[in-house]
Amino acid sequence: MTTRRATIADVAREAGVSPSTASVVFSGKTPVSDATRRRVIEAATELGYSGPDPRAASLRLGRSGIVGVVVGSSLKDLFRDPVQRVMMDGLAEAVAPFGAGLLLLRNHTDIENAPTLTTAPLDAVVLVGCDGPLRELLEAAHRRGLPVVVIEGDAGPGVPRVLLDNREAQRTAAQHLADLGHTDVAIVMLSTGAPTIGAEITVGWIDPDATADITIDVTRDRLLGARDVYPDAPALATAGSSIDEGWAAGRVLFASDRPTPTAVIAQSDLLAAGVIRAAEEAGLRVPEDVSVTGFDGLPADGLAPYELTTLVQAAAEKGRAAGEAVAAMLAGDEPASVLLTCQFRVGNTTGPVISAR
Amino acid sequence: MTTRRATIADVAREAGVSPSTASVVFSGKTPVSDATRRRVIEAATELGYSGPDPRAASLRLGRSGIVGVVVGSSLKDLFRDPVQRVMMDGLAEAVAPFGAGLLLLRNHTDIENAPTLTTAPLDAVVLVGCDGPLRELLEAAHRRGLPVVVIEGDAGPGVPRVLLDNREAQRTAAQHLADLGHTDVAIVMLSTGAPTIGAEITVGWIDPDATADITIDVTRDRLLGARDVYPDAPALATAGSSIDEGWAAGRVLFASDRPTPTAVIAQSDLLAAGVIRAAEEAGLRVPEDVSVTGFDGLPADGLAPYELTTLVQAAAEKGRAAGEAVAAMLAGDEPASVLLTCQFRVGNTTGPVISAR
DNA sequence: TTGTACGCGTTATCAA
DNA sequence: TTGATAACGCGTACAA
Repeated sequence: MTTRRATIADVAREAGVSPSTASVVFSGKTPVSDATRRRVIEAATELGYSGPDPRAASLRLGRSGIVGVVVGSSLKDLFRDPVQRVMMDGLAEAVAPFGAGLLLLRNHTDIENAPTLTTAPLDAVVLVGCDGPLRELLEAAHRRGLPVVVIEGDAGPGVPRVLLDNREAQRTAAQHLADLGHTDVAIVMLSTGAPTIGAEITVGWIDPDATADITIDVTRDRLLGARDVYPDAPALATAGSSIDEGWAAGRVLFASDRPTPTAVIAQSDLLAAGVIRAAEEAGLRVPEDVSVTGFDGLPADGLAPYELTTLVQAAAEKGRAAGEAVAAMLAGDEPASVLLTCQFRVGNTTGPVISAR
Repeated sequence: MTTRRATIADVAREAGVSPSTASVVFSGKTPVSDATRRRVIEAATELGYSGPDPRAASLRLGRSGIVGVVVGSSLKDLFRDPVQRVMMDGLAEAVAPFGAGLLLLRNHTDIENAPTLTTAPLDAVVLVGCDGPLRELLEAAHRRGLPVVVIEGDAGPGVPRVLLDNREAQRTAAQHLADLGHTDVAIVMLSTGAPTIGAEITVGWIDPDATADITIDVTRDRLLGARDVYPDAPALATAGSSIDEGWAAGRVLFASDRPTPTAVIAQSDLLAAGVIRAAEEAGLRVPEDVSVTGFDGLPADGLAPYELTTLVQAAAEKGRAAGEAVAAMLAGDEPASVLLTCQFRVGNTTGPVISAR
């Protein structure tokens, strides 16, 4: 026999009070006499009642304490990026104070029955790293009346965004290189969003005029920033932010059959780390022979001896801003978009051009 | 004026059918005539109704489609480890088919009001990487009547676990080194769970007799496996699985003031990668001068030129097994613990001892 | 195939 | 400070 789980009504009866009084004891929203409270608590322990059923409470209250995080890629891909990790941490931290947690939802999934925006009991939605069909997601959320916040992506008017000054920041780094005298500069880019034909070919030159075709804002904006200073710099696209991708790009850049650039602008610290390794392997010293700049400014694992010249972005703040936007919307306020700015940090991976080569 | 959101009753009225019929149209649990279905769907679109409210449904059905994942550390720490990333992917994939998603919950948090096992509308709980006060968590879950699964940790009898043959696997790798003739072997360990005094001191020698004090099963079991072959091998503890920690350990191992080991058993691939980098820096070639073994067997970023000799664990399978255990418990079945086994893979980071040194 | 009636467990409101 | 009442929105026996 499966004895029915005790409800607040059972507790109230056992304690000799009304259900509403028992409820109040648990929520604390109304003063209750000590004696009553004690009786209720006692009855609860007696019956093994461990507080209001969240499901019933969420129906009654109209909020579940759950914020859906729609991730564009698989979990393992998303969290491979330190920026995303820290960002998620900030997001979790920002929604926790109002009792909310993060429910991971994937955008595309071929799994039948998988939970979605429309089937999960959500209070709000945060879109992170979603490049493709934002429209559908937004529509689904809107029909549900769910507040939506987008992190680094465009969701159209009315949807608050958390943005970074990617272009300006990247321009700063490029200018730094220009000031050091570099003229022969290459760019190593994040994913362009172009479908990868065959998983093997991950690195490829970008047509100088194809800038507008890049659908991923981050990639495009950082490219534009670099091009603001070096309009003709060749750019190499990768499959994403990783040391290995940077390494692969570096091998192309430092191949003996072409002139070696004196500086490389990498669009992430991980890419920069890979480029540096490739340089080392090619017998080039950093920064004496090649200067390298990164982007992100988080402690990157595996970069140990170097301290990157990079743009420090407030990754945790990015998540926190999104969380606060969510909180504002749930409170009925009109949330504003947030533009966060990066800080340029000079490390030991950039130096002046040494003319005698 | 905030127009009330349409409910299934509104839709039914609009369509001229009963609420139950409308409900059935959406759940599909009972055949409905095409004409009726069409009318209902039409009414729904008309009213902007986008399916049953998940909150109400979850109260009614007694299940929310949410599996709580209690993580011991912060999100960014947890997901730094590729094994955890892949494991979470497997878990998400395994619970998706029955409409469930993962809600991230932190064990310790100083944030007031943060969601917990008792306040979140969960169907089940998975504990991952929780070392400390499991008892409290288990009790909370038990009082709620929530099924619990523990991944690599001991939750006492009755709680299904997903385990790895850490000791046996590590022994295999050690034996491989022994077969190659290595006698001077050092071990680089994962975190021992000992409180780090001052965040700076991350690497330290482990008292050979202190094995039993290691509270983290993974670390202890892999150590035991290595000691099965090399009972006296010196062991260096780190703060966790990362290239940087391995690098720091490697610097200690290859310091000029002590005899250099001919082989290093690292308890993770990331640690191994760091050890290799330290070896390179010390002017040692791998595997000619030093052999290095890892553990995990996932593609590790930043290891590019090498292919580790390592133990391949089915990380995704680990998550999937946990998800299936959850599914079984929700279905009322008695789920069994699962023991997964690693597969030894020989790469190019181990070789025979070269006597002429 | 459709409709009626009821309860899932809670909490806000208001009156006492 | 406490209690009665009425939703919250839905799913499902059961009867028709």
